[in-house]
Amino acid sequence: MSDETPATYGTQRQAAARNRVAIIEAAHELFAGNPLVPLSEVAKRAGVGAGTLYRHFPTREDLILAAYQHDIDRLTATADEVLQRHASAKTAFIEWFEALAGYIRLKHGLGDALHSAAAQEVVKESWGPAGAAVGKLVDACVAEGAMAPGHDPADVIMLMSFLWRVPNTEAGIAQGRRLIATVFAGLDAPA
Amino acid sequence: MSDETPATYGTQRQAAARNRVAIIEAAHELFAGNPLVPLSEVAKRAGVGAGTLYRHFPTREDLILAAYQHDIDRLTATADEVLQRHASAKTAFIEWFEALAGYIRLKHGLGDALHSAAAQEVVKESWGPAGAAVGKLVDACVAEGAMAPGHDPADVIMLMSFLWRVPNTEAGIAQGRRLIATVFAGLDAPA
DNA sequence: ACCTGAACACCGTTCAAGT
DNA sequence: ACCTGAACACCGTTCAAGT
Repeated sequence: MSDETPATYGTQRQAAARNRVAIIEAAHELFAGNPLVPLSEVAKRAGVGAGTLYRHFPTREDLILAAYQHDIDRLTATADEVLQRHASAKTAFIEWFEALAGYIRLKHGLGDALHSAAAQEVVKESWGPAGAAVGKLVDACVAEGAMAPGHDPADVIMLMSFLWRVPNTEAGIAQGRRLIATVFAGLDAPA
Repeated sequence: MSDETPATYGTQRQAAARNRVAIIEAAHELFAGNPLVPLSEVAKRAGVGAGTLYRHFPTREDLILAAYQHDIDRLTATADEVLQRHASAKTAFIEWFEALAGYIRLKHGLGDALHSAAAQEVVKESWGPAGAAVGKLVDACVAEGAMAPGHDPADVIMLMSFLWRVPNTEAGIAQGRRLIATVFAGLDAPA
């Protein structure tokens, strides 16, 4: 194998990194308007060729997850803030998950991408920090006595995921509230 | 408007009905093998033109729901049988939902179609009988004292829907069992 | 009225040529 | 090595012509 690296490789790598960022930003803008936007349009907006987009993100799901990574991270970081703002950990827990649900509902395609088997690995990476944030909320609820100890944060996310699957109508919101109460009763019961 | 109906219309309607059935049967066979099978192939297998398929089923989801309608109905009808076979209503409940989950997992695309906003109306029609079946299981659990009264069957379906979203692996199955226990604890708690 | 199937539009994906 | 973008393959959708 060649151990010689041309000086241009450094700048090429930088260009590649810039392209990657440009693609992610273009996707972030365009997905918000139309979840089914052609990837060719994303490439055009990013100012790159179709092949470049395809090499960076082999599937549409890869691109969706990458495009929303920053937002997920931001929401994840708010867990502490929400806990501090509320006297009740349970109230904080609910508020945070409702924010998460509203967010996932807004980011078209994200919900499906998260549950897709193909992107299982990427999802695990994307949701690692989210799992930690949920862990904090869970711990606070346990400390407060509102939740039984021992629940896996991943289990809690799965249990609460109905929140972004109920229809975004008045009836759906009411159903969401009922289901939150039921799930919490289950989480509060001794293991 | 014309109040005259040519004699041929009757046979044309019959032909249209036959086409519809042929399309549904072709879709049922082909979806099982490949959920992304081109609709043109379904049309070919059914022996109809592309336009005919398109007129009967404007969207792919319409076709998916129609193709699996019979299976859903059949599974729905087994609720009574499952209840009679088990001494415990709760055990029957769990078995029936696990069968439902296995079935939905097998019928590629059905899970997504069920939660799609576009097909909301069709879903309501498709799941009417299923709601009744779940109602029976719920009532039996309530009578047995394993579940608090007053839960809406639609809520119960939504709560249990994690079953067909957990990965079909050993870890996923284990997670499913944990979540069943948690959800049941929640359903058992007083409203 | 319903049907066929060729024609069209569109988009994902590849790959030869360029830097 | 990375990139461009034309070319290709494929599939959903339409619609003129047929019965």
